[in-house]
Amino acid sequence: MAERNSETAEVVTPPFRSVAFLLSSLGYAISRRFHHMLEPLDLEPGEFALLRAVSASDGEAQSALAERMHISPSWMVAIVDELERRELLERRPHARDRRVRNLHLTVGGKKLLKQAEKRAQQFDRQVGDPLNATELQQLVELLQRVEAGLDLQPGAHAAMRERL
Amino acid sequence: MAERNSETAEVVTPPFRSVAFLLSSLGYAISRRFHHMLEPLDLEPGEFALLRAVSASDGEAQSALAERMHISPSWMVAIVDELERRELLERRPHARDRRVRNLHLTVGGKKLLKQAEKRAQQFDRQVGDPLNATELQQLVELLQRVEAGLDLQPGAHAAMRERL
DNA sequence: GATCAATCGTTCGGTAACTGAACCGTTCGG
DNA sequence: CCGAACGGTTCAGTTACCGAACGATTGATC
Repeated sequence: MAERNSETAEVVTPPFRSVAFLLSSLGYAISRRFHHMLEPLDLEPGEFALLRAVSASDGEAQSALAERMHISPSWMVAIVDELERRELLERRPHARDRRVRNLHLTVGGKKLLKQAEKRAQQFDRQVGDPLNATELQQLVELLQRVEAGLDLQPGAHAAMRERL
Repeated sequence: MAERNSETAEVVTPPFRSVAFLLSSLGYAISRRFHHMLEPLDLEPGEFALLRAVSASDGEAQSALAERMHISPSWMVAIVDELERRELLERRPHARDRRVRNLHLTVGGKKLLKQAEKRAQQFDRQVGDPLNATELQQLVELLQRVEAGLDLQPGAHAAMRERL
């Protein structure tokens, strides 16, 4: 039984039409597209997040930033290395503590960040495009309640907190 | 400037409160939790998906299944290897074509699948818990429209189609 | 002022979850 | 019967990280 099923039968695993599945799948797709959106600027999503974080509090120490972004110090080193190599930000020695490096955006970094933010906004509008303003607001509200139900406090991307 | 910001100032990168970000983050968290839900059964989400797929069309060839699930043949081998090792499914030789392996669930595989599906359902209810029935339906509808807007046809998880 | 624990940033080896190219045995079309 | 194509497998490589160990430096304590 079930031997000749190839040409017409349309045997498709009945997909989970569950909220969880939908959210997971859609979230994945969106992350992927977002990544793709940033590619022309040669920025990884994580690098974008870092530029934003540095921009938000210029001159912060590397370690403090790593903690705020919930990424490991060693990974932080790697990202900062790369961004510094491309002269988007720089490590400056702390005046009194020779162990710490303070991070500052360069002019180029600020420029690139602006471009990236513009693209991110466009992307966001594109995602919300199938819905009108009311629906969009409703969606956000519903999502926030689901988020709260999972004890995810809003803030950084879950990928950066949820190392469970 | 911006040197003393550590103790009170609550310097937090203004988070994207965009739909895209919300969906991406929430989707990630949900995937993670789902993964976590399956851990007691010692099943990866991909393995679960495979068991479901095999169950839906028993005796299908490995290659056909790989295509339907949008995973590479070599990765399919790895998953099947593992599941066969644990005697959850078996490869049987095709009657007329000695290249082909047909996949069948074992009794143990069917049992485990049932348990996993039960857990998945529980999980789904948990995710939707903050919303009432009407809201849940509304959420699903909105999500489906966003999904359609991104040209994602519903079906397998986006992780398995979106190798862009 | 000498010692010692802690801290900052870095290096390095490792891991999870895959992919792609190359391969073998088999089958099929001409 | 021969060559192309196919199913399944192997293997080396990639991506995106983490954790342990380390050196330099600091601050706390005697």
